Amino acid sequence: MKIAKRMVEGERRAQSAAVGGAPGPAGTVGAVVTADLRTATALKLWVVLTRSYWAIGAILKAHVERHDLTPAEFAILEVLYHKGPLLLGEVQKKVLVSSGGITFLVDRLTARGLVERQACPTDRRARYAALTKRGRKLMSDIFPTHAETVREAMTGLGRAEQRQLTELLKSLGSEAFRLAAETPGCKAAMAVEPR
Amino acid sequence: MKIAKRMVEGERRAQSAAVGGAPGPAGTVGAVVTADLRTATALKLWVVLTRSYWAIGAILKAHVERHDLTPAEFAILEVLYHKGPLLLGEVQKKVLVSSGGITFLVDRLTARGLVERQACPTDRRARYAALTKRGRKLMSDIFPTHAETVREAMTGLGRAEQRQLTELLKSLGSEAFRLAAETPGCKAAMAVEPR
DNA sequence: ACTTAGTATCTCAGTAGTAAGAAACACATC
DNA sequence: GATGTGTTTCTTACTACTGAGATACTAAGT
Repeated sequence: MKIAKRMVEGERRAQSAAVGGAPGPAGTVGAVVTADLRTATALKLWVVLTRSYWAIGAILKAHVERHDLTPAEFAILEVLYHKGPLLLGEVQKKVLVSSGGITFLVDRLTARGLVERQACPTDRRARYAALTKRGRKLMSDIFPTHAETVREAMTGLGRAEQRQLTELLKSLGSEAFRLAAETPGCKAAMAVEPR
Repeated sequence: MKIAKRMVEGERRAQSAAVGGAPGPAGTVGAVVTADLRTATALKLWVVLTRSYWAIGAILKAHVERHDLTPAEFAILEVLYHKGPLLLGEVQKKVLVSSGGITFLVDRLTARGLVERQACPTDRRARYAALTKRGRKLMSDIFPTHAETVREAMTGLGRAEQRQLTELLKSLGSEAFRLAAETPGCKAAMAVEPR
């Protein structure tokens, strides 16, 4: 997955995981091995998590692309829209792309007149990224329908169930973040905003 | 801008979406607009879903890369390992990459001697992808520790909670898949294995 | 002041993956 | 058999993004 691709970030990417599976023609397969129940449960969870994420992501991607934005570009605009000007490094952590990535993405958004860089008064290395007037206008045009799209994409569950799901994912995620942080080769630098 | 009673009872802060957000320099931000509660709930869910997926994906990515595989390559090996030889098109749907993608990935795996193509006896256009002996060996070496890694990545929740989460995600995902299928510009062709 | 370490952004070569369409073929109908 | 339509794989051109290092700066110790 990727990723995953580019999921793991981009990671992101898919996994079909799963146990079971019919034996192939060549007597192969077998292995399955299958680990204990805990592991089987976790594998299955990973599969449904991946599929849900992918399906919803595909819906949202289609929506932002209708406005000629990649998901990463939209994510940057969104975070700036809601948080106001932010250091590039902060944007990077929120959007989960590489350091070269934000430079590239902000360049492109700047070229389109949606974002601008501002010097940081206290640290001359640092630069802020901020929405331009046009960028703000664009977001106020498209964010509401984006939010609406998210709502629609989630209609598989009622509100109470969604909140329950949110709580479970929060537990799952915060522990996973801890583990990721101490996993070698896992790009650290992921500012989970606490809490 | 009726954030008036923002955050009503349960709805706590967090998250980039919706609520809150310090006002930017130019009286900006504001917009917020904020949609109704349902939308706020859905947005929040999307954020935690994304973060969990990303964190777990990052852990697994680090693991497969230790064996010089990209997540997509691993996903292909995995599906072949568990299902036996499969048509390229079937692999494509399971792994969620583009048609050019499997060709490219299978080529690379073939070059490394892990996978081979086999002719389909009944349809000369179609080709099967199958693990070679080396590929099978590799998977039987690394799959168990991969499964173990998945289990560890999920330790934020107990087994019962994981099953509950799985059920919720299944509902969420299957509806989202339906929606994605009928969303224009959403790459269709996604064989959710039913059930 | 000088050194050393740490941090923030940027550069650039490389790569994984996509998209669109061509080529090869199956199958149904004439 | 010939023809048209749909399916499956492969090719090619391209793009978003990564990763490693370069650059420029701050901060802390000496």
